[in-house]
Amino acid sequence: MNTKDLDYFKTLVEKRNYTEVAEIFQVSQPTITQAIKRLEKEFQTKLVQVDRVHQKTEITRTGQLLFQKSLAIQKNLELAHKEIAAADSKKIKFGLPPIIGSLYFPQVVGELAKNDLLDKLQIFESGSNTLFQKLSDGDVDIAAIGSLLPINNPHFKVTKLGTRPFKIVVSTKHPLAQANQAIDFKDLGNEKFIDFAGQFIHGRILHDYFEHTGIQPEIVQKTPDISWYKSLIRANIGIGILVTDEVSQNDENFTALEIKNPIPENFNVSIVRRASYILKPEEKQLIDILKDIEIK
Amino acid sequence: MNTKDLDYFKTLVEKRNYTEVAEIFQVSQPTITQAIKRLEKEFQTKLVQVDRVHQKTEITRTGQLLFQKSLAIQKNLELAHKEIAAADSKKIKFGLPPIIGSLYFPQVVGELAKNDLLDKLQIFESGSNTLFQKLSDGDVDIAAIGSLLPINNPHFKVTKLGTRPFKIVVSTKHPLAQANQAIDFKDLGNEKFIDFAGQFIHGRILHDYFEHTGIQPEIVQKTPDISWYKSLIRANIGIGILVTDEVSQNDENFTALEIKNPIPENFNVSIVRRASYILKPEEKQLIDILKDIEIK
DNA sequence: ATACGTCATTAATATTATTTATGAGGTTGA
DNA sequence: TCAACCTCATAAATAATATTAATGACGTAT
Repeated sequence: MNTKDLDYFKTLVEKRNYTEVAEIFQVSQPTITQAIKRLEKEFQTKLVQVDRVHQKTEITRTGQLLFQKSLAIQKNLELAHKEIAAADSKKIKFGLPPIIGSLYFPQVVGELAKNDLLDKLQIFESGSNTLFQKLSDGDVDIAAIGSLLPINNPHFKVTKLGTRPFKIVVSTKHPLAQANQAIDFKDLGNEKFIDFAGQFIHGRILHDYFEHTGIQPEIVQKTPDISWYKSLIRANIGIGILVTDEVSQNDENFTALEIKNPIPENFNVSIVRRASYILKPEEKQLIDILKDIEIK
Repeated sequence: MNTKDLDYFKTLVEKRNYTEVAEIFQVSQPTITQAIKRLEKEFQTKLVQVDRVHQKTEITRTGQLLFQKSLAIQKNLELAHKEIAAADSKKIKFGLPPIIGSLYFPQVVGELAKNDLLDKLQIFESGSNTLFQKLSDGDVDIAAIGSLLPINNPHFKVTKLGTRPFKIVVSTKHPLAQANQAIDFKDLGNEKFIDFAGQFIHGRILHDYFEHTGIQPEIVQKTPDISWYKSLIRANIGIGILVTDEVSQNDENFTALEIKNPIPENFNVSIVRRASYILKPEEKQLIDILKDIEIK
């Protein structure tokens, strides 16, 4: 079967006009008619139903089924072309969410530079959802992903880097900092909280905690930026949650408190790639280095 | 591009021998040589490297990339054939895990029979993992799935039916049945538990509870069958967890107790189908009926 | 009625895939 | 070392397939 026939068919489904499709592909109109006939013979079914009376071209259910498959096949061919075209390049198309970039990357920059990988990295900064899209489309080949749940999708290969618990963070001036012991989240109903704006995983987690403990504390501020968030906590405007590493050890204005009875949602950091992708040597090296960061 | 070339290539990658591939497809050997050359020209890359000295045929990295895509394309074509071949049949290939079958189906059988759907159902009983595989392969077209987490995979369309909490179940003879009030899981450290054998979601949940409360109670029995499980509880051999509906209202030997501070993992029941599948009218009707069951 | 738009049909032609025949490169074993 | 053998490549001939040109059928619009 010729994929060109699928191309014709796909465009016919979209345009519903044989003549127009022929013009688009710069071929004669009977070419399209014959291509559809070939497909109908191959699949032993009627794909297209021309209704002259109502002047419309209908796609049968089997036609719609084949259309869906044509899309997938085209996407695969496109991916093959993209991947093969980029095969000689030493560049690594790497997706990196800003949070992970600022959290974990400082730790590895040295090692990456030592292995001559730093200038090969072509970094695409986006949120996790966008990165999954970019992975699917072949716009990035490897991505670091922060997720609440372990990623479980046979179309992706996942290398787990580590899991970090969320902690309550308070200013050192805050009463809770004095006690400095594990905290039951449900005892925080009367505290003032700083919330996260935008697509932050942190925000989801914070609200999951609210929901599962049934408390409804006051939200005094909302910010889309982690460093703002920290500043607000330091200034004791309110309290919040962060992943351990986001609180640097020697920051005297901060106290991070463990949560008693934590919900089973942690911040999972993983390296994700398409299951159908074959790594370049440089990419293997990169993943090996990332795997070796001990996430403390 | 002709998909036959991809077939030849795929088999060549597997067999690493042009002559053998030619024999398999009952064509002459140069046919295979030319097919590979066509692909190499199309993708502007060397796909296969014949090493006469070491007597082996190597597949380049770009060859491996194309191989992966060939697999996916073949799978799509196969799916198209399967779906289209089954298009005229009124049968609904429906996947149903035994637990869900026994839990929710009694409620809808009447409605299904009324709409003449019951005899159209071709039921495949398997666990969720197997069902996902069968969905991918086109062996079933629609499946009911019980999962702890909402299903989030762009290759599937999901219709959520409902979410059920897990409860502690004890025999009426058990002391906890007397109190008959919500229970904190971490207070159950000294109880005897019945565990689940096999792939039951229930088993995972039970152990998640153990882990998140930090208790390590005694496991007195392990069973792969829900009705055995119930019998053991009724006989007061130990206590366990079940989804609400699994405990029939009028069963006097049972008490179901709510869990205080539940973990955010519920038993989610969903109807799942391939994203690329187009429903038959009967299938649409089935889903509409299932959606309307109010899961109490 | 006539002109026009859209698709189907058919035979002729162009393109593409396959085969036949042969050669090149290498191994194996007497 | 040389003949026999295996495997793949090359080239020209042939077979198979896709495309076109020419035309007709069916319906709408004016």
